[in-house]
Amino acid sequence: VKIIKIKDIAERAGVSAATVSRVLSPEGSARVSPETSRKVFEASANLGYEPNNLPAKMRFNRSKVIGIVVSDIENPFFTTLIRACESEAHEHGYRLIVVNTDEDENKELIALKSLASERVAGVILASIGASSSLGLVSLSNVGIPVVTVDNSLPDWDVDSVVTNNRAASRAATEHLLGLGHRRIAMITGPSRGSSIHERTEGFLSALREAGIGKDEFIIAEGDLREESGYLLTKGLLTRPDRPTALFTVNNLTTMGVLRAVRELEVEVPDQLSIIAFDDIPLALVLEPPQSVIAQPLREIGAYAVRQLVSRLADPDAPCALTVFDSTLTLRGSTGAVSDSFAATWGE
Amino acid sequence: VKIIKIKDIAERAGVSAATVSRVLSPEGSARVSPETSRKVFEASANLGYEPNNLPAKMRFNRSKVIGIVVSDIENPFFTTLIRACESEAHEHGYRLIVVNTDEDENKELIALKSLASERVAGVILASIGASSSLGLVSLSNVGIPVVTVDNSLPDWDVDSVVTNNRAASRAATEHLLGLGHRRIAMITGPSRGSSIHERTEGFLSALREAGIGKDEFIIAEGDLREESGYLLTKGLLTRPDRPTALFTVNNLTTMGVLRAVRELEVEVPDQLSIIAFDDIPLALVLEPPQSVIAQPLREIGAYAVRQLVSRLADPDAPCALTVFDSTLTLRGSTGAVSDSFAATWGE
DNA sequence: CTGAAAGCGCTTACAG
DNA sequence: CTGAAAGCGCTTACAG
Repeated sequence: VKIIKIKDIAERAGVSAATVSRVLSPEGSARVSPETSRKVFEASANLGYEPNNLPAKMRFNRSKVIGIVVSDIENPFFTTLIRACESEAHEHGYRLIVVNTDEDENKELIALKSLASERVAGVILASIGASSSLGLVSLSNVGIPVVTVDNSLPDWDVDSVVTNNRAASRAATEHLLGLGHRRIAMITGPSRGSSIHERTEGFLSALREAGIGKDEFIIAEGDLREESGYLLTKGLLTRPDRPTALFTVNNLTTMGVLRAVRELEVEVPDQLSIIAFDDIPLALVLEPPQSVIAQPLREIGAYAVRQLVSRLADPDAPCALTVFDSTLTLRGSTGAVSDSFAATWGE
Repeated sequence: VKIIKIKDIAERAGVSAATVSRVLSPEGSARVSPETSRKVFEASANLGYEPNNLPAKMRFNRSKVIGIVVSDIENPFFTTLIRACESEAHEHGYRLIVVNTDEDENKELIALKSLASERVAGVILASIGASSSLGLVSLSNVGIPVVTVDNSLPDWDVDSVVTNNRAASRAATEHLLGLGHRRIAMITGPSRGSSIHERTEGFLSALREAGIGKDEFIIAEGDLREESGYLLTKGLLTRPDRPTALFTVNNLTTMGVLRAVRELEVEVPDQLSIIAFDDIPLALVLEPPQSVIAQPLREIGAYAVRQLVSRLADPDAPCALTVFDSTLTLRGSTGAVSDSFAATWGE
């Protein structure tokens, strides 16, 4: 294939390359005679010209592309976020490209370094891994601003958009306590970022205030994935001092929990109350519908993009930490603790 | 921020830019003395150099980036596909960038033109919209190969990876017929691409062979989204001649169907059998577990990437259409037609 | 309104 | 083993 260049159009139209460039520039045929414009457009269409971004990008070191880095493209949490970001980016004239790190440190570093070497306009970072800091250095070396979502990064000079994890976890835990539960288990995960850590803290502080002792509640740490929720639940529900209520730290964990609960034929909420952080697909179709703490993902994504756009406009503004509120959405998977359950269950 | 260039490193290390480039090139410090290499690496690290891809990309018109275009990033079908592609691309040394068109014609055109103007190595197209053809012209103008997945594009010079939609639909329909159902409804969608069309055809041909008349079955055409599945199901299940079995054409439609069925408190499979094209999240947790036709998405994605890589290696090979088989996975949402149901239901 | 020329930051034959 | 120079394909001051 012969790829058509501006020079080819210039020859065909009998004008200079500069003129072709002017005609084809997005600002429209500024300062070019209508007749010349016409000839250029015609030649361009006839030859099948396709503009090449690269040279301009190189000269001006600025492209209208925002990169978003997620750790698991299959996770509905991230896809909802991506969609919100994409839509807002489109409004502002930016394209969004998504990079999946698959929870792989190495891929995350490659992703961030590539975005740096590609000189994108900005990055939304929704994945905090062990190699994030190295990648952040790369981005900062070339002056690309970063907005983190989901987790804040206090030691770094970046903007962050998060939710009030601690308060939401407290509220969910207090809801369980209010129903009479005392033996409550939380399935949590590694606190690599701030958000998981805060959720666990919210849980613990609610229990502490209610005077629940360390030997009464259970903290089970998984890896935030479906399988880990499944396995930990199997373990929790088959131990003699099984909990009467479960608090799950994220959506994939919840999905695994539900699979285990179904397999063990545990009745929800009669034998077990479940409250989950993050909404899940088909929550309303489940029996019973799953109660959740729902984060306002669309707003978070849209806000993160706006934050990035402002940052681009004013690189020297102080860093912002924006906190949204989550909503406790009760749908039926939690209920009063049942005395008979403790006696009958497990036989 | 002062962005460090090769020239800066050269000055600091007391060598030429060419030498710096040689040291920093991925091939390793070929033909450079160890001492010089050391000095260059040191200067590079001290100054915080971040390589710039753009010039090389421009000169050689070839980047190690594959773009994948999907119409709905929130759809688990696409995210599973993306993950498979990403993983295979990584194996071959390519990065994958995802572009979401949000089922918007305009965004699809922008997406394809941008990938063209960015000169990516190849494109995997999982979204067939009204403006696909214009975008395909752009890609072809600059010699970027395209592999379509999910739909074939017989009129275009592209490779395609699809599944045997017709046969799978036939098998699902025959399964329902075998259970005694005759009044079967299919909720289908617009046949913009080949796959939806073929699924509908498979359904129809099975019915035809079974001697089911045109006045017995029902075809309801939605738009493949959750809400349309929901609304159409509400309509179908409240009409006097309601079907005893439902065949849904894709995953989002199924999710809407299930929501409607739950709301109407219809018993599955006693009052209604449901078989779905595409697997859905939490299928095993539903009551009853949802029976589906599962496409081998991981294999399809991996194969599509391999196809693209071969195409890049041999641009003149004839176009290939690769067909994978889907699997009918029965889990409990279909059952024998119940005579009592017809009498009692609806009162 | 139009053209000639410089420049974006690399890489790589071409010399030495 | 190393350097000077050309070139990738545009855009945009600078002249005219």
